[in-house]
Amino acid sequence: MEVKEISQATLKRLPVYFTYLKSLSPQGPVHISATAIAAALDMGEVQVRKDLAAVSKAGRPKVGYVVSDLIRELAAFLGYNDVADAVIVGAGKLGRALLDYKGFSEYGLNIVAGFDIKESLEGETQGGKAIFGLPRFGDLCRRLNIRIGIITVPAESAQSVCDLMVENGIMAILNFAPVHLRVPEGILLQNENIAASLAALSNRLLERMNKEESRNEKIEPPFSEA
Amino acid sequence: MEVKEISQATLKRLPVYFTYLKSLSPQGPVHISATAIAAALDMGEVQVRKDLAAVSKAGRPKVGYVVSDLIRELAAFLGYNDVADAVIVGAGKLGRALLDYKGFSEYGLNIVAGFDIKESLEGETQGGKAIFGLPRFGDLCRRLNIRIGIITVPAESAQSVCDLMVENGIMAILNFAPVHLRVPEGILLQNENIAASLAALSNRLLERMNKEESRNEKIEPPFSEA
DNA sequence: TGAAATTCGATAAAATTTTATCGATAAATT
DNA sequence: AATTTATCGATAAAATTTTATCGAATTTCA
Repeated sequence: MEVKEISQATLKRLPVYFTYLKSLSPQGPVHISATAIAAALDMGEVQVRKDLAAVSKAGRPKVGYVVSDLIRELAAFLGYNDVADAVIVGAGKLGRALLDYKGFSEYGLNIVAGFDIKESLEGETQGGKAIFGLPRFGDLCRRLNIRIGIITVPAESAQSVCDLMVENGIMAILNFAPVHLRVPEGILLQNENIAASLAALSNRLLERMNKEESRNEKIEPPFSEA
Repeated sequence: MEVKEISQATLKRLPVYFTYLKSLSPQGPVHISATAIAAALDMGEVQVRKDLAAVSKAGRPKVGYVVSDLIRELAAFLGYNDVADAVIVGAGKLGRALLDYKGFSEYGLNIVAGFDIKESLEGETQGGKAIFGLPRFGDLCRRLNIRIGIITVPAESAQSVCDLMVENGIMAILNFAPVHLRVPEGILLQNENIAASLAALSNRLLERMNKEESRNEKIEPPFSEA
């Protein structure tokens, strides 16, 4: 076995490098160093180098990496080349926004269709993606061999939608509902709680503001005991 | 200083406990143990206990924690009690979905208004949230003392929107555009790349399928050399 | 051609995070 | 009342992740 374990943390950063490298002008320099990437992305250069070592062998001292090669290697490694199909259950505002989002193709993803329990939503989105009633879910997934499901229903119905997905061969689930879903062993689950992310940000902000306040107090006590 | 350092990792898990505890029926048991929470959330019980220790001192052996107390303590710690205002720039589908999303209030967040460069979008969302033209951004943020900004514009304009936010007193930014934004020191930035998240999931799935495939090959080689 | 400047890749050290262990405590049971 | 059981909180060990260090490679410049 010469398969090196690639860390979860690295895996999360690779798409960042990919996006950054893609944003560089094709007219720009052919090479780029880990040092330069690190500077642009506000990271440590050693970390960048280590991360890139996981996907590329082509770094040359003093020169760096060939940008286009790196992009290619990252895309290959991350599976952005072979297209994977996915479906969305929950055609509310978020669901429809994702259905019509164009950016997925950059990452080798193709949202096939949406489903919703509300019959009034059946039809298609502004962008032309089909929305079906939930009864057709199983049939369509099985026929097209869909393996990836996105849940954008309210918390109350998320677990039953999740179960439905699992029953119909979905192997990986991206869940936007703010609940912890129970899945059988072997099913991949990733949670994406937007409200919680935002709250965490707000939280960090508050903390920082408190810290600075108390620091100011220390420097200039209103009525010190001296 | 008796301020214990609270780890970044713990901070990310606290909202999960909060959401789970809130989902429990008020008619249910008064107490809950770290063991039970861990089982429900598929985590290690020691980790749960350690995380909870950061916000609560009230765990009793053999009994556990008082559910309602825990919820209260978590909410207080995470700042869900005092409401923070936020604005969104980019009133496309995602932006409008977030504007109308009801779930933020659970987390002490209030989305005040949306902004967009496209005049045709001015007016209000289905849910009744106002959408203004970008020129009014600075004025409104300063008058209402907004500190949190959400970016849902395309990658190309994200940096300039980010700059605009910083100029007008925004201290924390949640960025949905797939670009790395440069912010001055002291500004909090959190990136949320939905496409990349999904791709990561798809990636893990592929990897697992490959692994299983190769395992099967090992167990039953098509034409072994034996 | 030789010296200086960059940068890589690898290894080692430091920091962080997760997991295990164990005595103490409180309730339930005998 | 004593014993058993479940659970906490703390401490220690293990694992993971980040950061630092350093020799070797490669280009640039004198």
